[in-house]
Amino acid sequence: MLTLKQDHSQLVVLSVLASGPSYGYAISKDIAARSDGHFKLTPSGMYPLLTKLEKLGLVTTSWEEVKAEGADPDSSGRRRKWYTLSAKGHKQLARHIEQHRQVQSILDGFVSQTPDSGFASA
Amino acid sequence: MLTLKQDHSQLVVLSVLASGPSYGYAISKDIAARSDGHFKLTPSGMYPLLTKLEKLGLVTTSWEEVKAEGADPDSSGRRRKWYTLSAKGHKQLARHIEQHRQVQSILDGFVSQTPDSGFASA
DNA sequence: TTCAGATATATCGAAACTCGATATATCAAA
DNA sequence: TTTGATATATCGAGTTTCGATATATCTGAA
Repeated sequence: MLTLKQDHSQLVVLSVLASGPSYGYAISKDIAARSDGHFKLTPSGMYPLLTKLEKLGLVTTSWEEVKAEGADPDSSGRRRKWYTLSAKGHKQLARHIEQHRQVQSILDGFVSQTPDSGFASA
Repeated sequence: MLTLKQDHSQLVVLSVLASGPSYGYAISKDIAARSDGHFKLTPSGMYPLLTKLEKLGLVTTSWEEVKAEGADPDSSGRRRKWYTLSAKGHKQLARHIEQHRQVQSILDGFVSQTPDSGFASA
């Protein structure tokens, strides 16, 4: 199980939201599912990050009242906060992916020059 | 120009040291050269990291007195601190590389599922 | 000779990040 | 009724970040 750094978390969350609006809990489940359980984004990592994305204008938000079947329409019910990728968020995601590829490519260069990296001796 | 996160910095520095002992300034130049100037590790990132690697036992160190030609043999001269990858460091590097590959592979999975990531629409 | 730029190591400190623990509350099913 | 899943969110001690700063030597050109 790998815990995500915020940089990676941001890429992953934006990436999930690129498929459509979602909310915190669903996003965290989605990440676990899409990574075969290898990545985990816990509440304490998730919510500050979502708040930050909102502040940066990368996502827009709205609340949904989730009522139980046959529940009192006036009761408070469970609240669900939806996050939608903004145009700015889409651009940022594209930049993020591009940068990710760049870092990966350069890092691979280092690793491939590394003795015992698996390229030379495996 | 991309500034390295400590996680990446550690991988890169260990990777450089896998080719042989080196010292802070040379390592930073090496990183810039090997990455075509794309990566930068500044003194404030480099030295705390090297200290940490030493504390963790991943590198061993020794001082060299660099005397100028014809300098007073008793003068202090410039000091150069050499870092050598330890056996533990080699193992850590291998683990680091393996983990890096794992993260990249899973991250790539996310990115490839991302609309407008370049896979679907480029 | 003098001065700028490269070599070389290192800390400071404000801000940001990390992440397990904690808090609160609803819903669904046994 | 009570356990586990759903759902959002903060706290806080510790760690990381990174531009700025400090110190000192060496080299080469004007």
